[in-house]
Amino acid sequence: MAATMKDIARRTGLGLATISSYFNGGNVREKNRKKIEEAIEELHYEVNEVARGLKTNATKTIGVVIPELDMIFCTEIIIGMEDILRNHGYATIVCDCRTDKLLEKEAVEFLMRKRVDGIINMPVDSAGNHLKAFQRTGKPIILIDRMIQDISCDCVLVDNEQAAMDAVELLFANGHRSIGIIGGPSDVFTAQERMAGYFKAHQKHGVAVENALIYHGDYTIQGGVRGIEELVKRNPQMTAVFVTNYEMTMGAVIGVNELGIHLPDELSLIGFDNLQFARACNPKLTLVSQPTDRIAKEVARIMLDRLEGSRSDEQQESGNVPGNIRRHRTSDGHIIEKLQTEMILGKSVACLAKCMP
Amino acid sequence: MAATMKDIARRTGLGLATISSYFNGGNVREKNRKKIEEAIEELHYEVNEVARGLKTNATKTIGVVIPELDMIFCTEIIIGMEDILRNHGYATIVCDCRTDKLLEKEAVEFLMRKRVDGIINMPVDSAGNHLKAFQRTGKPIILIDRMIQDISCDCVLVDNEQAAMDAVELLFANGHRSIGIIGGPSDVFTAQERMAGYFKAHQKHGVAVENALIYHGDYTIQGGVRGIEELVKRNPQMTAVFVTNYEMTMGAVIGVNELGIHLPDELSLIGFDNLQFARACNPKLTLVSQPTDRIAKEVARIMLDRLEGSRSDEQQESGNVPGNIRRHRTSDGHIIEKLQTEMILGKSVACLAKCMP
DNA sequence: ATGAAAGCGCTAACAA
DNA sequence: TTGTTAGCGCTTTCAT
Repeated sequence: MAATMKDIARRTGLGLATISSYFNGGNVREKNRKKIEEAIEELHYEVNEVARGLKTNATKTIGVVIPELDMIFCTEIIIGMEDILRNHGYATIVCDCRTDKLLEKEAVEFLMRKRVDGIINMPVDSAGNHLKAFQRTGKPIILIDRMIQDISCDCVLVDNEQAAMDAVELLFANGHRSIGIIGGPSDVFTAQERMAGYFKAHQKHGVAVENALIYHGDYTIQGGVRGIEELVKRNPQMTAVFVTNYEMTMGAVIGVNELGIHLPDELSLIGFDNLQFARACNPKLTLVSQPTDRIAKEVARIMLDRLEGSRSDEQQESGNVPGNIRRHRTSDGHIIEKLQTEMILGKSVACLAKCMP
Repeated sequence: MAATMKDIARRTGLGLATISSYFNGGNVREKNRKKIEEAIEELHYEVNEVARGLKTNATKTIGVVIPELDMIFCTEIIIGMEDILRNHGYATIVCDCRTDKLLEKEAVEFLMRKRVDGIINMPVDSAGNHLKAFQRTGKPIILIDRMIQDISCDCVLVDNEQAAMDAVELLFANGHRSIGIIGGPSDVFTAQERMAGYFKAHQKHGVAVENALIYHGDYTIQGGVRGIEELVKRNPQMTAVFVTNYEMTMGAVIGVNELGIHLPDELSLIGFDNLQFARACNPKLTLVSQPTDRIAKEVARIMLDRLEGSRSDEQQESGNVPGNIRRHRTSDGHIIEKLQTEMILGKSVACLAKCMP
């Protein structure tokens, strides 16, 4: 059906090796080069990467396993990575495992059968069992957003504790003392870190944490709605709420609207991610912004480094670490990067006492 | 490195054909079956789909080419499709072409080299030049959302004209006569259709369309912001605006907030897509909702039908067409499906005159 | 039911 | 520089 190198060989009278050489940057006489190019044109030849992959044991394909494709944090990272990887000839197979450990394991097995060259994973199973088999292949794994104790590999993380501290301290600075939090599932790495930041900020300001002010959501919109409803019901004295991911932030805004609560005079709110959504809220939301674009870049770069080693044209960059990224290497040579978040100021935080402008 | 069928053959003392037979549902003696399964277990064997793909000329991989992965309409469809396709053993390679015709063409070429079994495309190039080469392979193409004159293939569309008519007529019914529209790029199929619906509704109600009420956006958030700013500036008498996709709807809401316009008493608004966002708006947005989930299902089903023919277990379903889907076949056997949208009522439309409740 | 062998389209080692 | 050939891991006749 489709033309093969053999067809080109026949048409040009050249040998297979010459054609292969042409495609792989070898030396081919100018005259033959022309002939080959003509044949390619006429036969509509396209390299068969499947055959090439079988031979070279490299499919030029990266598997990405994430909890939910419609969590904006995931979507944004995938957009960035896919772009870079494809520009380097790599395809990306994205598997959405619906926040299900079993599906996550199946996704990795699926990708193993597809013989992907590497896996990028924002893990659901914090024990990492799903990755053990792939790790045996010796191919690179990069973890996003969540570390796993038992899996030694490269990681790109966000400084979640600091992020939460920034948010809660901003509330303290504005005179708030009774601050609710809509946290994530307690078995999720980032949720633990963000919760830790909430506690740390309280400790620093000598304010005791009340249990009633803590709600554990599930990182979904509906979870955010329920969270705000619960917190408001349980805490009449509460003056502010910090929501710890985008989906729940949207849910909290929905809840606030449906409860008829007016921001910020009746309640202050700090959300997470998605600048545009914050702008669309009235009043504009104050929030913690994660550098998804940067995460995507870092992950893609590390993956390409692992795959192409010194061949990668970005190798030089590896040296220049921007100030907002902390990079270090584990004893077994893996890279751990931690990126900083940023507070984006809106109008959703009320100033209760004499406070900074 | 990784175990192969040969390894299993050696370990079990069986021939290659028997092992292959085992994997492909052939008859294998119970005793040998056991032996094979033991060997698989011990060797951590996983089928090499690359080799299989080379032999069978089918990669069990579908390419998806879309304008922007972060257009929620695209994201939602991809989530639905990927799920179904993976459950049938197919991987999905998504290529985001950034609404760029050249990148779109490159994406298709990239997928051709990867020898995908089929392509699903929401086209940017309305001339369809990017698909010509792939079409020659005889492999299936399914177009989403936008038809292309020159490319005869299966299409899953939305009744955009009706969608726009529904929205504009709702405004008429509420007494509005000066209705602005933030449309899409005039070379995009859906944008043309939605604009046509706007005109048709005006015609039906005997209201002349004013040029100043029409703004052509670019389907981005920023485009929506600019759109609402422009329309408000140009039309002091305008009482309502219809926005024709989600991103611009969010933009319009941002613009309305930043201009300090109060919904719905100062201006009525009807948006597009994303129910959750509508709920998060205050007042809750009235909007046109597209059946993305259903689109995803239809596209995946048609693709699997084309690929597996009568082997597909869904074949029976092909007969039962839900009432809100109009299906027909072109003379050359291609399927054209058109799905209906739904109006979701919020509180963003003011009733100006005596009107229906 | 099982085995032997050819071949999918490519790369790479070797020879010329 | 170019041609010949083996083989990547699998499926698939064709024998047995």
